[in-house]
Amino acid sequence: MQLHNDELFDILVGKISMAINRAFLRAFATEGIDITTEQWSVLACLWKKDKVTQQTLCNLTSKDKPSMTRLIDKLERRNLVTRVSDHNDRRINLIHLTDSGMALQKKATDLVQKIAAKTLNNITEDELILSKGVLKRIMSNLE
Amino acid sequence: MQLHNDELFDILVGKISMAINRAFLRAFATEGIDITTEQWSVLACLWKKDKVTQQTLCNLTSKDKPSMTRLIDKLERRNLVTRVSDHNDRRINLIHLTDSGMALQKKATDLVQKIAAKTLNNITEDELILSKGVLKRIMSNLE
DNA sequence: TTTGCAAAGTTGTTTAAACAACTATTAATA
DNA sequence: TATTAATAGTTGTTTAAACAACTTTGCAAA
Repeated sequence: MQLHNDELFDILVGKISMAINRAFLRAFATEGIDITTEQWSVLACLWKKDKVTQQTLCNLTSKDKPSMTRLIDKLERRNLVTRVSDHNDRRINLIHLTDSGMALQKKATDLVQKIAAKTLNNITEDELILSKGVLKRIMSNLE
Repeated sequence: MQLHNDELFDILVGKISMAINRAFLRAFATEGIDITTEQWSVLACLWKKDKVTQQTLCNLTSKDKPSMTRLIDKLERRNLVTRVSDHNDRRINLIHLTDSGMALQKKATDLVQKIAAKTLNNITEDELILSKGVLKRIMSNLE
């Protein structure tokens, strides 16, 4: 298939994700939630399943290990998570949510749902499913 | 609309654009084309329409002015473009492609088409059109 | 005219991402 | 068992992005 114009391409190259990123940063800031989008993406994993390795978080968020190390450094400094070394395998850090980390969940999740609702407002379920399938195929074609 | 799972979201938050970006960097490198994806995005604009202002390039690529200044610094150092100040309005730099800049067009464009073809390989025209529409609506919802 | 405002670019600073090189620990294999 | 390979995580370095503050030039209204 030949690309007839560059619109889709432009979008994929980063415009959408940058726009979403900006929207999130702004929304978090105005709601007094003092975390970045990347920090949120890690917390969101932990809210679903706590006490996982850094490598697991790398896989879930598609970030590399150095990035994850530094992200968790920041979350630890903000007292939202702690590193707990595993007894059986001392190479491993299990990342635990702190009470403050857990306390953020509802407020942040509600806000994210609100933004998602606004973003997807005029898009039907069918369109969403189809687009999701297309994006997944694009992803796997790139690997 | 409620987000039932996070897949679409994960993708939009940056995975796809990062994967595409990596694919391009790798492909450019292996073909001996020594430019980054961002540099390519500016050159692609100029190949379509040469001698435009930096601000125009900002709008076309959704980058801010400082980023564009530095991008053009790099392209100028690589001798791919030159800044030519406008006679009528001395605030303006018109960005001109050099001969080397023009010479890159065919090789780079062919390569990009090749990657695009691979990426969109198993996606139909209809699916692509629909997805593009969805992404455009998402973009405008975010503004 | 002049005062002020808007537009085009630049510079400085902080923060994130990519990539390579490294340490420590565990698993595999010869 | 001894050696090697693989895994988990960290550190260092280079490069890009975001945001604010600034300079220069042009435009418009008082």
